[in-house]
Amino acid sequence: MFRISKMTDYGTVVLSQLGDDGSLPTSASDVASRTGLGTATVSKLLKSLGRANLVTAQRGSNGGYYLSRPAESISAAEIIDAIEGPLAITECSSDHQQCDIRAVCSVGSAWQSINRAIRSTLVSISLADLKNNRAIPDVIPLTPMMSQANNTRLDVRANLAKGQ
Amino acid sequence: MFRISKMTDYGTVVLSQLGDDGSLPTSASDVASRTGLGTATVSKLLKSLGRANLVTAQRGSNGGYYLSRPAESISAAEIIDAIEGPLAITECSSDHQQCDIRAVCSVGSAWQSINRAIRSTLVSISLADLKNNRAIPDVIPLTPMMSQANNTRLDVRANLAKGQ
DNA sequence: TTAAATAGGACTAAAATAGTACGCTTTAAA
DNA sequence: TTTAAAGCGTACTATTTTAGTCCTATTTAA
Repeated sequence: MFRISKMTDYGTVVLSQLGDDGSLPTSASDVASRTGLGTATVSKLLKSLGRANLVTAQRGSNGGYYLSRPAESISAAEIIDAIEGPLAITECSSDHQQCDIRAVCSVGSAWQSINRAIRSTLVSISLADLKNNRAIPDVIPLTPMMSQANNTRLDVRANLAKGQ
Repeated sequence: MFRISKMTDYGTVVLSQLGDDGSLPTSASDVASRTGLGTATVSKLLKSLGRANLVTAQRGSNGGYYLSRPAESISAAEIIDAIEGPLAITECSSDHQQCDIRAVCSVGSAWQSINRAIRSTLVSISLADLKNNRAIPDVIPLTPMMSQANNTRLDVRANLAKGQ
């Protein structure tokens, strides 16, 4: 019903690997090897996150990425927007006639208020919250790297739990 | 980000066409002609809604469907579950090891609490709320039936607004 | 007995998502 | 000043999900 995409989930994992402004930048391939995600995929995610200014890139040799802002002030809503795009049914509330997705949208204003409620929930959760979470021994690493039957979301958190 | 599927949106429209228990059943083709949706699509929706016991079918000639319960006591969450299936990331909270989508899921418990918050919002909205909404002149019928460029969500609400 | 319904499933087509590849630019360090 | 390690952008492919259709069987009122 409400499903974050794999990419968004991966995105939070990727973000959790980066340091704050001031720390050494972490390269995409570092993140990839630490998490078990493909480097191309990680790059793609970091590029999206960069366009949304959640991370800052340092180009050139020894370059990489760091968080543009402290994890406490990056919200889940921003992460989702950055990765999935703002293609959500969200904004066409006041001036419905002007809304350029009106034809596609057609959600009545009850759906809109649902959407607003959801959004405010997402705004109130920070990347720091998501990170803390990782500490909870919630996912038992079975045979991590291995057991990734295709069509399966890589259990990247388990990889992290194993330590490197 | 949070997007109800077309089918779910259509589902609420279809539901809004049915009477309560006791009223004459409305056939799928009636609903189809009133809303402008395809009959096959409406049938499919009603079948799903029937399996979830939100509507009751009267088979045979002069048959059709009616709401199993008053619109006030059918929640948006139930409608979504009925149509999109409970394939949501929702339930694997308590006994994460038993959860059969654990490998796919991998959402930390912060995502889980987000999900719970969203779900409770959806539980608190009833079909009656969704229906009332239709009264709000929110969507202006342009050239209804016509303008359905493919890839576009039929503006079924506009059709209804036109009367019949 | 017939025609109007729903039931269920299989199937196709289209769209969204996930993941990869490649050539270009930037930049620290040898 | 050259080189190699980074990011940038874009295009592409494959996979999965969603939307929509069709067909055959069953039910039931007239």
